Parts: sequence; structure tokens; C-alpha cells
Amino acid sequence: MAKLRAKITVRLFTDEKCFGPGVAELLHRVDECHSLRSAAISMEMAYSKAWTIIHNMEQRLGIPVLEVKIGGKNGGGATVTPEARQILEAYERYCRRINAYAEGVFQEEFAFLEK
Amino acid sequence: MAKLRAKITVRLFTDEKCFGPGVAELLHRVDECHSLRSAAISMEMAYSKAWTIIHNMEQRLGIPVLEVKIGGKNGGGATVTPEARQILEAYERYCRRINAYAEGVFQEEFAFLEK
DNA sequence: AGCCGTGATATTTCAAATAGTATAACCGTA
DNA sequence: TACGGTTATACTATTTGAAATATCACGGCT
Repeated sequence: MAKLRAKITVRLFTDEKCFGPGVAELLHRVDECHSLRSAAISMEMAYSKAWTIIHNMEQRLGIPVLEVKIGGKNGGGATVTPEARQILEAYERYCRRINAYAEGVFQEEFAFLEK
Repeated sequence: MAKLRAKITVRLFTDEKCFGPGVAELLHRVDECHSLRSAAISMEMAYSKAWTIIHNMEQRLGIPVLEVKIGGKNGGGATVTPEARQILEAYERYCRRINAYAEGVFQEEFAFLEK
């Protein structure tokens, strides 16, 4: 049988989905670019979509995710708030630990495929 | 901040996705109904979609998933092959173990939210 | 022979997600 | 004052995926 592998997706919910791999990467890039627009472009995402994602997250979490400046030097920019960064980092640690654990379990549970 | 919880989705891949929560539930119900059509209906899924899912899984895994009888008593029916059942059960054990582990980790990593 | 409930497919219709476009406000800088 | 690059938001178009529909084959049952 064809070689099998597992992928694990972690999403955070309040009532509705508010955090997943997409947001995580987007926030990462905002950190690097200091701008939501360039972050979106760098991952080939429409700015309007990026903004909506962030907007939803803020609504659903009830915390500010981006600190924003409109106009001025470089036209403005955005940075990740400490509250949001804390969630982002917790999310990433959480994912890493789960994936690390899952790797071994996969070997155990799907060992029979090697026969 | 709003109460947060995590959902974990496990999918199996060869080259393409070939197994996830949807297939798992579908196979479960085939077990109960002894028919792909009634299984699909019981979970409010179109038969055509159910069939496509199974078909893809068979192509991508390279194993028969359903043993099928057309015509005859009750019009025919379908049962899950032993190979597919083995994967189904491994998948479910795998998911259970990951979710069990993840619960504790979630408490640890997101403890700061309780402050 | 005709009906019924099943599986096997292809085709068509519809809905939802995504992408793209447009416009306005903002404010350093030239 | 005009420009450039940003955020904010609404609106439209496109693409994707799911759902519904339409045939056909099969084989016990009546």
C-alpha cells in the first residue's frame, strides 16, 4: 500500500473559529514586515482577506490583535499587540508539542502497514 | 477574554488526502447500515459525494475499501473490507490518543488566559 | 415480466469561499 | 500642496466545492 503520513491541524475557537495556521503565519509576517499589507502580499494573500481575518479574530477573541498607524512615515504600519503575541506563541508551542507526540504514536498505531 | 478551546483535525495523506474525519464517520455508518447509500443519507450526505469519497480513498490508498454487492436481496449493499477497517481503527486510536494528550498540554500552554 | 432498492457515473445546478477592485481617510515627505 | 504608502471597508467577480439530478446495471421478489 502507498506510504501514509498524517497531518494535524490545530484551530482555536471561542464560539466560532478565531485562530488557525493561516492567522499564525500572517501574524508572523506582520512581525517581519511591520505592515499588514506587505505581510499579506508576501504570502500571496489579498489584503482585503488578511484584514478580514484579523478583524474576525479581534471580534471573536475580544482583544486587539494589531496596533495600527495610518499615514505618516512609510504610510503607516501595523504591529502585533502583546496579547496577540502571547496567544500566537502559546499556539505554536502547543502545535509543536502535539506534533512531536503524534509522531511516535503514529509509528505505533500504523506499524502494521510496514508488514 | 472569551473562553478558548482547541479542536484538532487529523488527516492521512499519501500524495493527496485520503482519510479524515468524514471518511471515518462514513465507514462507521456503513458498518451499521450495510449500505453506502443509507450510510450517506443517515449523515445527510449526498450519495454521490459519499461514493466519490470512497472512490478517492480507494484510488489513493491502493486498497479496496468496500466490498459491494449490486442487486439481489435488499437491492444490494456494502461492507467495509478488513484492510480498510484496520486503517479506520488505527486512525481512531491515533486520534483518541492525540486528543487525550492535547487536553493536558492545552491547560499548560494556555493557562495564562485564566489570569 | 415488472418493481424495488442498491451501486456506478456523468452532468448540471447552486452555494460558499476566495480573490479582486474601488474608494476614502490618514499623515510624513518632497 | 501634491504624492506615496498605509489602514479601513464595501462591493463585485471568479473560482471552488458541494449538492442535486439523471441514467444505467444488477438481481432477488412478487
